[in-house]
Amino acid sequence: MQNILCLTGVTGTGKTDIALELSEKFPIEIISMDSAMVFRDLNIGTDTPEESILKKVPHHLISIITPKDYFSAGHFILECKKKIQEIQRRNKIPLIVGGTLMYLNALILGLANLPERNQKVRNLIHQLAEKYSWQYMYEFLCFIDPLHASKISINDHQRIERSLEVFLISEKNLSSFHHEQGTEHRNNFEIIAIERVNKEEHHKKISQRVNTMVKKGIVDELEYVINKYDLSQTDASMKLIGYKQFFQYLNDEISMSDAIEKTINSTNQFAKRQMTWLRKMQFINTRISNNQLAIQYLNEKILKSSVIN
RNA sequence: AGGCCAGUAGCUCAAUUGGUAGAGCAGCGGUCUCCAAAACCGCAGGUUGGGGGUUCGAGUCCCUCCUGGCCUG
Repeated sequence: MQNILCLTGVTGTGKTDIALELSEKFPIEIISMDSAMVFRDLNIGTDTPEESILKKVPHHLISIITPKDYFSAGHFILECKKKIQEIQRRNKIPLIVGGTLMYLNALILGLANLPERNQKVRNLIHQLAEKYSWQYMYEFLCFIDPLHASKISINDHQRIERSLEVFLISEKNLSSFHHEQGTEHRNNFEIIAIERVNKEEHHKKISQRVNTMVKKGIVDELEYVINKYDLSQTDASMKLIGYKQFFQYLNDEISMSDAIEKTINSTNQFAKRQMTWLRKMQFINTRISNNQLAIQYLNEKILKSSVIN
């Protein structure tokens, strides 16, 4: 298996454009590494490439589930590996593109062999939490897995829930799973990260993008999917940046200008969290802040690998 | 022009009978092993509009000026 190219980076830095430009020269197929683009019918707010582009260049893992469904890092690495093999079998070049860095982390460093999410168990945990309080659930976690409990906050209901879920399904605690780490793939990937150069400029770009989304009709799109799939604010897809805020707008909870402002803020905060990931990821091979240089770099990498072939 | 009300962190607002200021949001940093565009944690930020006075001590009381709003003419 030759090194798989992966293009990642902060939201709104032009990763997609770089990939498209490369696709004009090479037989590339793009594997999207994006936790939002997986949802069907959520296109404007997720910045999913337009239909014409998707037809021109093969894209994978885009619009593969409904906004009522769930996706996860586990699903991603499974599907991603499958797609890599398929694409290589066709003698095409797979290129992973996207900014969901937890997926990248899982792909490269591996996941422990944890039991999958189980809605019934989660519902049960929620019922118990409502009956006895989350503090009680946390105390229970301290009892079954003191090591993991010490690492998370008592307010972190999401992780308390997950830890208890794992325990209830497998009768083993998370810490013991973490002990048997998954397989690493550092040496099978060549990872290029696009970093933002100037924060102010990037913020400007983001606010422009949000305003464009409104003009393109994100609100209409949202109304459409809410009706089509009977969505509520608790569905994972409706917690996505933009959709969450405009859902509140449709519910008369906030004004239009507030929704726009909050969406911009959330996107900036998201970019910051991505930067935190990128700073920490030591397996990134190259960090580039100029898109032209990134294209050049990828060009060379692809040429080299095809010579070896 | 006169009267009334307000002016406290970037924004919205708190501060018991006068005891030298707190919170939410934004900002910044971080955590992350199957919701991650999620969830959570930490940090920083104010000569309380300016000036003067009373007082041991003023965001709080008095005077004055500035700014904004409302009312009357």
